[in-house]
Amino acid sequence: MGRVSQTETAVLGGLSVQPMTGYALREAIREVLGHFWSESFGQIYPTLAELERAGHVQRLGSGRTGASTYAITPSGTARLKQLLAQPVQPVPPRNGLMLRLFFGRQLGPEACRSLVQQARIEAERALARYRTLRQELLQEQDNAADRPYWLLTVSAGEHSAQAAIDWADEALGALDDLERSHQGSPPRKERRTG
Amino acid sequence: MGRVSQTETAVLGGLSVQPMTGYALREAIREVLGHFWSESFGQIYPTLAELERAGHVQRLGSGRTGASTYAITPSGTARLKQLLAQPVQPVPPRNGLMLRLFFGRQLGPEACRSLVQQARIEAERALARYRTLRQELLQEQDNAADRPYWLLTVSAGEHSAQAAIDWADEALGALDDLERSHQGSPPRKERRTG
DNA sequence: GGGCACATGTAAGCTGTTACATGATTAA
DNA sequence: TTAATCATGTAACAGCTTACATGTGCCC
Repeated sequence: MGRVSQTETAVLGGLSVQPMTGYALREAIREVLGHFWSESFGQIYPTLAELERAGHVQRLGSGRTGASTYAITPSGTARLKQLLAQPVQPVPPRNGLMLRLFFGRQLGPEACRSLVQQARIEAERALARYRTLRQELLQEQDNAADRPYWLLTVSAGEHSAQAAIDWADEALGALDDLERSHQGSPPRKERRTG
Repeated sequence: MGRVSQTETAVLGGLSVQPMTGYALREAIREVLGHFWSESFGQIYPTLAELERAGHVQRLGSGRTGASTYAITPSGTARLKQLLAQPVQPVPPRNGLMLRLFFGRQLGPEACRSLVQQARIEAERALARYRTLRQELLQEQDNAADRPYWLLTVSAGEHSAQAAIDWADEALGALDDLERSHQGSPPRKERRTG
């Protein structure tokens, strides 16, 4: 089974928007889907070759040198629809920040604080990126058919980033309380045994 | 380099809370960290063996049969602190739902709608789970030192789940508009070219 | 003529899942 | 005695990243 998993979907999907080289495909995924998806060259090129063999994509005239632009074929579009209709396979979660905070007792409140602070900064950055992206999408003229779907994902990013910011602020407050109770007089009950 | 990545952190972290068998370790991770972290037996058992060889954990008297309970040693605690202090290594994102929605044009508004609906149901379920977890944590008596950190992660889950619900409602509205503009008279500006 | 962006492709290797093999204890 | 749960461990292999090898075209 040459099933190259979801990479096939991402590649066909990208080419369903417009013909591209493998390189451009990766750039496009990074720029527009970067917070939701990622592909490396090591996945993209073999997948393109496989798709070409299967007749799902087709090599257009080379741009300048060896650079070949791929376009999706009708059978590729059919395949894409098939792939998209398949159930979402959940990825086992691996959230390093939460793992560290969960065992934060070993790390102490100060270190946790800086972890949360860092997360907040990243969420702000992500939110700004989504806002820019939204503006860009609204200004482009030739994406009317795709646009509503793209905006759906941008909106998901905005909600998620905003939630991360709100959580971070709350968490920083909680950690402040903890720190204060560590050094000064504890605000309430605090017992250590063992 | 026998670096077994973050599994080592998760295992040592779990044992830092209380001694457990490998099986119980996995159950605990599933129940409490399930939305943020996951470990399979195929990772846990080899990691436990490695940690024992290194003296970071120690096998306590077997429970009934071959079941051996592991406890963290002082050197294990030191190792854990070291691991936790290391920078969070970001996992390349792979969000199957967003991938599908981004190429939603191929899928059509109805199919997207049911994807979002499903996501909403899962977010509701997650939110309910976090609420329960919070209550359970607050009712337990012997976790005073860990509790504030655990609540941080629960709170992150709540924020994130609530954001997913809010987004889903918004997205369902947008998809309704799309569907309406597909069949009946478009509610507002909507142009199709090509 | 040097550096950068564009471009392709392969190989090594890690991380982690799944499936399988095995068996004890407990409750119905 | 049968099924479910608790429990351990291994082997196969999927999926993906990283690094490397290689080369072109453009701009300063």
